[in-house]
Amino acid sequence: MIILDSERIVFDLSVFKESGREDKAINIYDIAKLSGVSIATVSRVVNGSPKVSPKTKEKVLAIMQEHEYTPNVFARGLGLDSMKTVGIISPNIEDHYMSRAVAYLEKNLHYYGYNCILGCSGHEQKEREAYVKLMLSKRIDTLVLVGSVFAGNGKNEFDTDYIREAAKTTPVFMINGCVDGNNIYCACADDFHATFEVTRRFIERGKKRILFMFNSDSFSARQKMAGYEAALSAAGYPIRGELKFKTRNDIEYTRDLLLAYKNLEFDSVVATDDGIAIGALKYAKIKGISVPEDLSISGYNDSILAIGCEPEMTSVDSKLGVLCKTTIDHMIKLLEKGEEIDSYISVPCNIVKRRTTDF
Amino acid sequence: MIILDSERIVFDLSVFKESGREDKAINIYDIAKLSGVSIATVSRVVNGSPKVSPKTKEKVLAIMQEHEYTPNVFARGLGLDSMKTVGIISPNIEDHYMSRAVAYLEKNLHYYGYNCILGCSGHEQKEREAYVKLMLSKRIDTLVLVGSVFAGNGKNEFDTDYIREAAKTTPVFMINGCVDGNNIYCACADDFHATFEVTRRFIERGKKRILFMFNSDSFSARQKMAGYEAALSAAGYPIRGELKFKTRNDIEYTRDLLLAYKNLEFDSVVATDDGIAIGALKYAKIKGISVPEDLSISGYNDSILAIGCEPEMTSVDSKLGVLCKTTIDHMIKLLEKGEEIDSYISVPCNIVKRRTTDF
DNA sequence: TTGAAAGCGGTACCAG
DNA sequence: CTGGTACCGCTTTCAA
Repeated sequence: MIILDSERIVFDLSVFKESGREDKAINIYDIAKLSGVSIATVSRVVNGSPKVSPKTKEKVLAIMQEHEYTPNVFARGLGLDSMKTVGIISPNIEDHYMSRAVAYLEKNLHYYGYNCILGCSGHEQKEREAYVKLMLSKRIDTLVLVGSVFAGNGKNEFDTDYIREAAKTTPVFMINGCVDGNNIYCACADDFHATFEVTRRFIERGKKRILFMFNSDSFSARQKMAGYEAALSAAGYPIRGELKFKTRNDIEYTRDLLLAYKNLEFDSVVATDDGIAIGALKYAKIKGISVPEDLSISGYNDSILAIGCEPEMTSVDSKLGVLCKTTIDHMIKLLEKGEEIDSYISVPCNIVKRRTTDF
Repeated sequence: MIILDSERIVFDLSVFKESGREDKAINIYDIAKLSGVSIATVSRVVNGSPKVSPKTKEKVLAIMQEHEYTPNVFARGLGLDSMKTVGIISPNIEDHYMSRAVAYLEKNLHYYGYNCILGCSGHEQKEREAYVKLMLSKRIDTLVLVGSVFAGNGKNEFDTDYIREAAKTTPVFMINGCVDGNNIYCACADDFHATFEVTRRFIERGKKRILFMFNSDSFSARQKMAGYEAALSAAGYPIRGELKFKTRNDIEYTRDLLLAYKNLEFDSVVATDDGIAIGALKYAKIKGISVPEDLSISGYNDSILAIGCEPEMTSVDSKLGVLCKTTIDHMIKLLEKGEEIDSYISVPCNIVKRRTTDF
């Protein structure tokens, strides 16, 4: 069966349909022919242009519905140089914080008619750079970087050059990371004050040796450490290097690391993630230390883990939902209304008190 | 500044570049002109066609690299009717099982050069159907449905018609769900045998009243219940309706539901998800029941929760990684080599023994 | 209010 | 091995 383009045999599509192959989807030319108008008019109807007579509009709409016409997104993308798509990159979506972020982002983007293409970049700088490049080559409308590792480790400024480079082409939004540059927009939880407050409360309750447990040099981790140090200083406490404890966000790894240390004394733990905090909790369990009496522990991100453990974990709710929603709202303002938006937003956190602390 | 297409002023692109706007990306025509060949040849080089002389190839390649040329994906998509994209839909990516699945899928797809567009459909039938339609309209190469809710609740066969409908257009792959139909390919954990085995072990240890706790009527939940029942029957035990306990995959909800029941006696719990199992664990803690001596509990999916709780939870590892990898391998076979592939694969599970059971 | 036609940036077939 | 060119399906000016 041959279909000449000059004489499209439209109704024969049914033949394909019934054969279950549906080789060629119906296109704008078909709709135009069936409606007895030009493709320009069909296009106007599809895009809700006001300059179409109600009568024509109705007719075309009816034909479109009857044939379940869907415009070809590629052709549209080619013409408009956009497919209403945003790229989301996170180091690892298995992490509960990241997956929650992606869930929020997707939900809000979907609401605004965008779809999201997802990338898990891993934790290597090289991989991150490669993934960002890849995303840009997909001609996404916007790039969202989830997780504060994207903001570099604070040591080498050039580590974030690739983000500034990307921003030359495409607006970049960062969730919980801060990078300075044109066309880069950041939304961060106020980790400094949250950690300051947690530490302050420990001090208030008479804790003397507060262990700060962290797992990366990310932007967020640096804010948290600064908050911890500031609270110590405010109380006139010394900042002891041995009480800054680097580990992984892994329960068993953290537990074993603590068990391995012989002469580390501490009466409380400020952790930068729940997994770490629970590692400390497991350590206490094994050593027979009672929580929160002899060891108080505070986690971060208020994940499901904080409720699953025993006793349940006091944790900082970093207001991820707010962060994500705000980000998307700003994105829409920028993309669709061309409005100016803030390049940095800070969202206050909330301490969720449970039973591993006595405040 | 005007650029006429008949006489493109290629080098003037640098003007744009330095102004930081980069209005028009370099295209195949530019590369062709710069290399002194036709666009057909450039296209051949881009696509690694063998019929290009090494000399020409080298020259074109050099120009492409120098100008960081990237083919326009939309134009390519339009011509090939494919953008090497797969759509992934899951009800809720906040769920740890789902996010792990997406992580595995993305990783493998990325390896094969596909990118994935993600959708979180929620738990309503209507939303699922709408989301599937939306995805299809994006002209994805394949659709992946993650989670056994997509396989319907087993009561109404028509609930899965939309999947068969989708499969007429696009191959559909299901992770841990089973739907019969042409062009639909399913990979499932062998939940029947895993649950059979867990139940059998409880029986072997003398448990008499084994509570089966589940949270949905999904395909997977039905397999698990069947395994539970089969094990009871095999041991000559009666199947008691009151020991089939429906809840949510929510720790606190499950805990409170158990606390509310007055006359429910049980000496062991077979749960279809870790969150449920931990709800039972919390219940035991509050009631002062010792685990595993007086109450044995077994979870499912071997999530991070199983390690975070106290005591740590015996859980079924449903081999999600294997499921996902196999699915992608099959997908590639089908898409790129046109090979026939199995429409159903079953992957055996593994029971990870920890301290909430005495087997 | 409508239609004709020029792109958008590739791919792939057909000649040479 | 290479070039010319007809699509792919839609958007958007420009005329009518």
